[in-house]
Amino acid sequence: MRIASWNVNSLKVRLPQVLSWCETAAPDVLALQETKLTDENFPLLDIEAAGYRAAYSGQKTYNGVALLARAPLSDIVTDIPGLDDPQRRILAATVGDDLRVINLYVVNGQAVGTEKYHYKLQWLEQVRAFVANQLQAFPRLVVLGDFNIAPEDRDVHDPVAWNGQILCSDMERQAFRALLALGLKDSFRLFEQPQDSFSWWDYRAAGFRRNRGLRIDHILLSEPMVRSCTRSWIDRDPRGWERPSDHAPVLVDLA
DNA sequence: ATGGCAGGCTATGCCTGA
Repeated sequence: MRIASWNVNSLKVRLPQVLSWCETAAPDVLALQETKLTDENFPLLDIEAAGYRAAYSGQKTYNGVALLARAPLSDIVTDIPGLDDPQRRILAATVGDDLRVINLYVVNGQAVGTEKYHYKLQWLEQVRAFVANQLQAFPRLVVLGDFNIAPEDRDVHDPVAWNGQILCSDMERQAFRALLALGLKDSFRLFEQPQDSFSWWDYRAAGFRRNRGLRIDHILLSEPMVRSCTRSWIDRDPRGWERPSDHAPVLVDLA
């Protein structure tokens, strides 16, 4: 079983890339972020033609999440209980019998100390409570997506320049660790990885060519999933394609 | 040193992203 996450920065623009990538990478589950599509504009027929079922929660212009899967999707949740939020950033679903998947597009936060930054931290706290609740009901849990947090300095191309900045601040990293403390592991760090492994590179200043990036897209696994995880990696290839998303897909294989 | 690109919009410059 292969599970992947990819911030596509507009599914309308990136649909051909998503379909092409699915053919070669063959994920069984693919979580998408920043679809930037209302639900009536979701390309369901194209995705079904590629052999996937889909659940989606989108809005115009911003945000938007979707879950593609070979197996049936059930018990779909698109709002954090108790959080009245028009921004479409979360989609939880059960894939097949008992695999619970929570797809997140975490708030960016813009800059430390801003209103958006505080919204990010509050949102993450609500997510933490929701994940804690979901873990009780679903031992086989995957929490994945664009976290907009580089958990450690080794996830940052220039830790000095980024020190304390948005995506790298102590409070954000603390919020990330609070998720892990529920009993989840960052799948990427279960294995030895190449130095300077990143999942996002700025469009500007030849960020990708110079590998000036951050690792901000993650796949967190509950303990039973950790035991069956055989591989975790970042597929840099699509970032080098024509008209790419600024994020690369991240993946895990489960035995 | 600075800013640089990309997507979307009842657009034609501005907001957001990270």
